[in-house]
Amino acid sequence: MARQREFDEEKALDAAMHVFWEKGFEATSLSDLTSRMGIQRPSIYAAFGDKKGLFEAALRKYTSSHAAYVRANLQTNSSVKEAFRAFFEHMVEKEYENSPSWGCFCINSMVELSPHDEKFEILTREHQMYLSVIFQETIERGLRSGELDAGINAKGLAQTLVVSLIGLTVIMKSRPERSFVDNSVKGTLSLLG
Amino acid sequence: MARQREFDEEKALDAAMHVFWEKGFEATSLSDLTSRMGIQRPSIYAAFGDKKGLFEAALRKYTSSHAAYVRANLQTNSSVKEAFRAFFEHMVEKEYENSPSWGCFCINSMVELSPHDEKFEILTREHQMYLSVIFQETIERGLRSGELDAGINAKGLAQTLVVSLIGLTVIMKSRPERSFVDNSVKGTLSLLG
DNA sequence: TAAATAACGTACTGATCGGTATATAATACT
DNA sequence: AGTATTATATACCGATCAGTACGTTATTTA
Repeated sequence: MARQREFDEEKALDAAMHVFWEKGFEATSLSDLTSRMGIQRPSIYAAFGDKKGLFEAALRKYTSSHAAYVRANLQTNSSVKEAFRAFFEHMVEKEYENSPSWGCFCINSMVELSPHDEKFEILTREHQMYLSVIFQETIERGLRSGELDAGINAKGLAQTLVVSLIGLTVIMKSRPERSFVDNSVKGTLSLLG
Repeated sequence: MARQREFDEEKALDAAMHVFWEKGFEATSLSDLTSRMGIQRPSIYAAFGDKKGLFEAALRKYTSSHAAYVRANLQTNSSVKEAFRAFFEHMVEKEYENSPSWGCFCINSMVELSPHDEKFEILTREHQMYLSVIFQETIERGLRSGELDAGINAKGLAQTLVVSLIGLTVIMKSRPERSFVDNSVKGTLSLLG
């Protein structure tokens, strides 16, 4: 019918995701977005609606790819304890090699927007719930194989691990001594027995 | 020499603290501040400097009173396990009776500002370090009394508990089912033996 | 090839941002 | 009482905000 899009919508959304991830919703301006996305203002509105719509699309892109990453990562190791250990330590390693640490886009959004916007309260909560299900299934795998003690409450432990994961991600934004985080990971993992 | 202040500086700072606590730094406007503090714009600049200076003063007020609260709260109970249990459960109870949950001003600031401003990276980190020292001293009290197993690493456990506290505070902003938080508190407290 | 359609870049909108100049009112010291 | 000094309130500053009107360019269909 008419002229076709010149920009790659996925690439533009990916760029927007990183801007919002780094700066948060309020601190990100439309000018930040246009320069990083490489497109003009009206193109954003045509493709994604308003600023909050673009933010939501970016956050959804983040949560779905993050959940897929976590699930895949925990499945690479046959030992459940080893899988969690590798997962947490890799996460810590990654954050410390970046300076500064941008943390987790979903957690950042939960802190900034959840108390003010029910849509993001739900969106961010559901991602954490999904992560806890992934953790729970991993723990249940360890229970079936006999690696984990049969007395373990899979659901409760999974929820405890998710809370620790959030705490770790958040505190690393203030760049504490590495030993602080390492000790905390060690303590958390000791819950697996 | 001259005219005296008409407003109570401490009350005004307290009001500013609550606005920043609820909305964060970026989302809070000078108009929000003047209306809640009950004073005019030039009075803010005369008493606290610019917006960031006021924010810093508010955050310092928060962290010092929060640290004092935590320290006092953990000392009220002779049993260390019971003290931590009461502390975490009271914290959860408080957050759930408020709607929405504004979380912890220091954690909110760590998430929003730490990666962008070294002053707040340091300020928020040091508060978490201070909390972990309070926790550690409490655990050491339990070790001395024999209530806690001598094999416990006080420092490491304190750091783990601080991370869980942060995670709990953050996730409650998304209002998960109460059982999620309760299970997580239970799992965390099990580290005390 | 002509008409229809949609994306593009430019330039603009009113509103609000953080911050301040200025004038007035009130207090303290001489 | 008179003067210096400081807090107050009003009204303003240029800059930037999110969002859009509009004229141009490109592409598809007829």
